Amino acid sequence: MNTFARSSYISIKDIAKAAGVSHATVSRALQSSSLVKPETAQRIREIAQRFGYRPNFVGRSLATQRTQTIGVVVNAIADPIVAEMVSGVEAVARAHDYSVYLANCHADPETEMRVVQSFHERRVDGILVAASRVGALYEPIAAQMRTPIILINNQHPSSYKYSVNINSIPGSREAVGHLVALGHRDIAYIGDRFGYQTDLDRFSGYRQALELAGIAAREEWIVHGDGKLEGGTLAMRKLLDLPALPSAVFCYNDMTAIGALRVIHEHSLRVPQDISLAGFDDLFLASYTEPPLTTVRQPKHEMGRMATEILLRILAGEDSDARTEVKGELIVRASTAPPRA
Amino acid sequence: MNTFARSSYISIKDIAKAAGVSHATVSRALQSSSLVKPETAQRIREIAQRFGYRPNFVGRSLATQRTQTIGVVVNAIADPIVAEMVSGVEAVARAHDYSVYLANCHADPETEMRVVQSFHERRVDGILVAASRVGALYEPIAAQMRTPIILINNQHPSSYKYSVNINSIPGSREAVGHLVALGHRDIAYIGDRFGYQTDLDRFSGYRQALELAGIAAREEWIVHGDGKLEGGTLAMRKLLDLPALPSAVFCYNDMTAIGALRVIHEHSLRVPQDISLAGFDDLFLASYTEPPLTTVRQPKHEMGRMATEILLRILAGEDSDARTEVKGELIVRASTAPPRA
DNA sequence: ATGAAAGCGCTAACAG
DNA sequence: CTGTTAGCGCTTTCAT
Repeated sequence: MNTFARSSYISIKDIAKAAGVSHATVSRALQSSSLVKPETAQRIREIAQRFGYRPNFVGRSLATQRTQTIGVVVNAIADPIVAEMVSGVEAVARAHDYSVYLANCHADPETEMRVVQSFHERRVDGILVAASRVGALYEPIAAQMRTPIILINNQHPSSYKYSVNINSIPGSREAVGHLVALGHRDIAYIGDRFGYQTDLDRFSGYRQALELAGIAAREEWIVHGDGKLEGGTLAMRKLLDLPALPSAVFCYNDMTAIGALRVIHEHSLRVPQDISLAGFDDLFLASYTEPPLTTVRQPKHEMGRMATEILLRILAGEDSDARTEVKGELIVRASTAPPRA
Repeated sequence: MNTFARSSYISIKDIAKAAGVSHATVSRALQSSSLVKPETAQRIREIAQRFGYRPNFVGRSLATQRTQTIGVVVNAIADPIVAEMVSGVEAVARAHDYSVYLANCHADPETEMRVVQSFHERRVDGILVAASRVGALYEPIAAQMRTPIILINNQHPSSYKYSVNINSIPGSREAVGHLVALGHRDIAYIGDRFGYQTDLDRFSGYRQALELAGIAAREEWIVHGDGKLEGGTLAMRKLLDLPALPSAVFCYNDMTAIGALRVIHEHSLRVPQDISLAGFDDLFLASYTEPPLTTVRQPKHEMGRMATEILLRILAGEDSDARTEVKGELIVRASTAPPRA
């Protein structure tokens, strides 16, 4: 046994007794209700203070049917994009006196739904899911739980009522357009795994940019990594094994690009002199690679913030579809340059 | 108004009525208590299933005086070290059916304590604080709240009963010893801000290694950043402005080292040919800098895991001081080499 | 094996 | 302005 055994804490009843009032009056006084005589309220507050009273939110939650809590489910807590988003979520949540539950689902749709269920059992007021693999399938679930669910970067090919997504198409079109403008015509794409929505979008932007420039896409220059550094290295190796090398590579994301960069260096090729390289996301990291990476900035923190604000608005009783879309901003750095003549 | 208005959910009473039993029996059946006839239990579970019953943890928490929740307070969610630790925490928490609250305190001791208070009001079963600025001052607080608090990398110069800390001294001594072994005698140190415990320890390891080698420390080669990349750049600039340059630099952490690396490159100096560089932490990133960084590995994920296990053990009623200490492991990569002759 | 009843800490409707 | 009462959903004696 240790010193943390549960015994009962001081409750409003205790301070009611001490103040010679009913516990209801104490409750009112502590909520600064105008229904209680200022002097009484003051006295009660002093006693509470003296007793070291700390309200019990569990009791309150049971009475009010609200927990002032939101649940956030993510694919990988340590992923820098995710961490930034969560940071945005936490900031606005705390500013509004909400606490946030954080849980990992490892990109597994079943786990994702299990976590959502567990949040519901804890009666969170609302749920945020980043990079959901479930998407619009949540609509009936959310309705049944009577708990709003907001998606951030929905990865399921479905349009969900409440979501904050980055529209990657213009961003990647712009990035590839930038390569074209530099004079590149041999541009490869390293994607994520098949089927994820953002990968499809970024690939689509890539194709649009090529089409716009009247360049035919070449099958062998479209390869796939896994969205992580390792996948980028593997994919880039595949590219470098080809008889005909591209002069530029647009990557699904910065992590992929960093992996590719490494492999390019291993082959004693230089960026951007031999190969231009562009990514997507603008990780903190991207400005500190050698050379700094041209990329498309994804407003991670803001997206977390926005999603939380939408949720709070819904909880406040407003109802409006909120399919918010943000765009990426092209950031040109030193990893892209005109191709060699 | 929207569709998420609260009305009441199905409770054990509803299913009790439907099953023609008391709600106590339902409660028992749902907990698979042996006190209820198997057939009855089965029938109840089926009805619950059919009704789509979801237990309400708020009610349960009020009755059991436990929330199966732990609170985690960190300095910066998006800090890669923090994110890794939280990831370790979440993994073991979830494996034991605990949920985790995550909150940011921005390295401010007052906010840190406010968050701890707010966790207590929500009656979390236990609290984890990473890089606490409050340290042993929690002892009375935790006792009064009757809620265990575990510290991870306590930054307050005090020894706290329950903590998981990295002992940075041997690690940094080894890192600097490695530089000495390579033949360096002119070794600088870029620290964090003054007064943080880990900085003091790492500096101490640096000094010990120099002493061991009979090298006198030089004041002007001891400079301070802020633990972040920017601080590393500023500090390194200061170093490069000196009339006599060190041949090696040991940095408080990897982020500082990455900042330093950048400035060294800006000055057209090469690592490790002109200057050797070592960091601390072994961020994911550290193996992907140019050149890959020699550093001391901090077992971030494990530390989160260990702290949570200690907490769970305390919650299970065991009591034992648990000042766990982990050590860093020197990882030699390409950023360190013998000095030029 | 089951039910009745009390209680966890709080809010809120109602009565005065 | 304040007290009484009921109730939020659940667990847990105590009877039977």
